[in-house]
Amino acid sequence: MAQYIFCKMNISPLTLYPAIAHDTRLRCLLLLLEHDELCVCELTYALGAAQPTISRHLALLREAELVSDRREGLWIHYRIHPELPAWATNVLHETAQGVSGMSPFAEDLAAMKNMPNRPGAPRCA
Amino acid sequence: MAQYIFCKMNISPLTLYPAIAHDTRLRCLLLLLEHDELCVCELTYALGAAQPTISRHLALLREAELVSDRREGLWIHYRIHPELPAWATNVLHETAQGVSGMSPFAEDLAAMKNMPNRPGAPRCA
DNA sequence: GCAGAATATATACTGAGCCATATATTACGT
DNA sequence: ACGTAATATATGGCTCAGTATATATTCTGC
Repeated sequence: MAQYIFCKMNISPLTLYPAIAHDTRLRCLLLLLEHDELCVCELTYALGAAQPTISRHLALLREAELVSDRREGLWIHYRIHPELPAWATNVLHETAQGVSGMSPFAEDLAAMKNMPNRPGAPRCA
Repeated sequence: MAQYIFCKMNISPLTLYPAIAHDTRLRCLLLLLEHDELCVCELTYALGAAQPTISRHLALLREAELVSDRREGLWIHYRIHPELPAWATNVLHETAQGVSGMSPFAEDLAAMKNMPNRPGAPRCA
């Protein structure tokens, strides 16, 4: 029979909210909302955190299925999980709007734009 | 001069999300979204938790300014804070929609409707 | 109208478990 | 070998539930 190709996953708020209750993880997700794909070193640069710290938090987000990853040579690119249900992505967009211009989220976006030697393709100039 | 009477407060996602990252607190808030005012004993009944537990979580929500309280005799009625910014209430509504019919949230709503001897006025029959 | 009981809610204290950070090390890909 | 990323380990801090207790308001009998 007909299948739902784009079947959404079923995520609980008690998966989503503990994940985005942490500074580092929320900042990563909000960056991923703007630049649809980012690698670990870009997130490390933008947030000014240690690489193992970012890596560990990304692992948590991956286990919660909030992000998906894709390896390309040395780099591992993360993105918001494409099958995240609508209510969850709406929550993220509401959040992005709620914090627009606020610290440290605005600075993160600026830092990402100003990053020298962005790896991979020049996705966003 | 003209004043903004309904000036919204300025809440950070790092206040909101840790607060709703806990089962008990999220369940309380989602109940408050449906019944705009509830007292401690009603929430205690609906969630089937111990009274000090509910009270302590409500205190956290109050300190985070996610709820406001109003005393009426013996009862203290809680409601979603009326000045919560739009993005935050939108997040709550998105969540309510995302979990509609799911456990334990659906059961909480049912339990509240079936509670015998609801205190205060018969607000919702 | 006051003393004491009853009810509704809040707080203090404890111990257990979980989570974050830092550091060091390992694995993977060129 | 070098750059990128993940994992291992140890330590410190935070959060939670449970218990006991405190406070506030109302009710009752006198």
